[in-house]
Amino acid sequence: MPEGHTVHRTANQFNEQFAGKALTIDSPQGRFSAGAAMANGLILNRAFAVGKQLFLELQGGLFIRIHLGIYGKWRWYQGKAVAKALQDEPVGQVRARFYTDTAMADLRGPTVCEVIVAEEADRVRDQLGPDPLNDDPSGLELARFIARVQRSKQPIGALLMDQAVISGVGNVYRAELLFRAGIDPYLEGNRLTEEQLRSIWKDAVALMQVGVATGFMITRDDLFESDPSKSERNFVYKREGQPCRICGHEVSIALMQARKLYWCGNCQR
DNA sequence: TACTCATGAGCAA
DNA sequence: TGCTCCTGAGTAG
Repeated sequence: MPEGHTVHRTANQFNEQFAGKALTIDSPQGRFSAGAAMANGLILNRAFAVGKQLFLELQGGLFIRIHLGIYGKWRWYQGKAVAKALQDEPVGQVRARFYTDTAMADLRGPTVCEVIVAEEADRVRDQLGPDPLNDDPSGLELARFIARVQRSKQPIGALLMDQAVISGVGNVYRAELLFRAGIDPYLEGNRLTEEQLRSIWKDAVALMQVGVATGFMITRDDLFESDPSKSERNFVYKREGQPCRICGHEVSIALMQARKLYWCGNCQR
């Protein structure tokens, strides 16, 4: 489920399993062979996420940038399973494989997996909007988000999907954040108040932290502590034609920038 | 078994 | 706006 919370979980996992260790890196599928050859054997200084992008910072100023896109997935192996997996045929098209004696991560189907230098990593980060999952003690990131939305005439439903406005939010959180805020997804950015935007940001932080903790995009407060089935987790996402969980009004669906948008026309005016 | 759809995003027209 | 990249889960028949 590659929205931002998944990527932060992966960064945490890389830090736990691999930080400070030399990584063996290869590309069973072959499409990352050149990158793997450059990075193989280097020590992982740290892993971090910005929005939906994962950065592996290696010794010597090299970075591996990974973006899962819509299909990308990780598969992890621990302990004895590592040696066994190395003997077996890789499962699926494994673009990149990262491992030590004790842990292994297989990457399949990413949109991006490349080795870059520090300047390129900085350039990519500069293009990304603030990430609700990264610390913001000064409030500067929140201010960036508010300013960026309020100077736009684009609908808020489109702005929340724009990674230069807010990074890490995808189609599920977009729909759910707007529902929880009671905001019409077609309302233009410059018509939202600072208070509304603060509230959306604060809610994004909370919901995405739940996502990091649980691995699931649970957006119904009463279910945060439980383990709801996929169809129960959200208010409006993928619930078109069904009654709104709050008011009973039929949940609507429309395409916004080629992505399916779900909302309740009664609760979100 | 075959087909559709998906949590994303870059690019050409 | 539509096409493309690419993988796999879910569903129809």
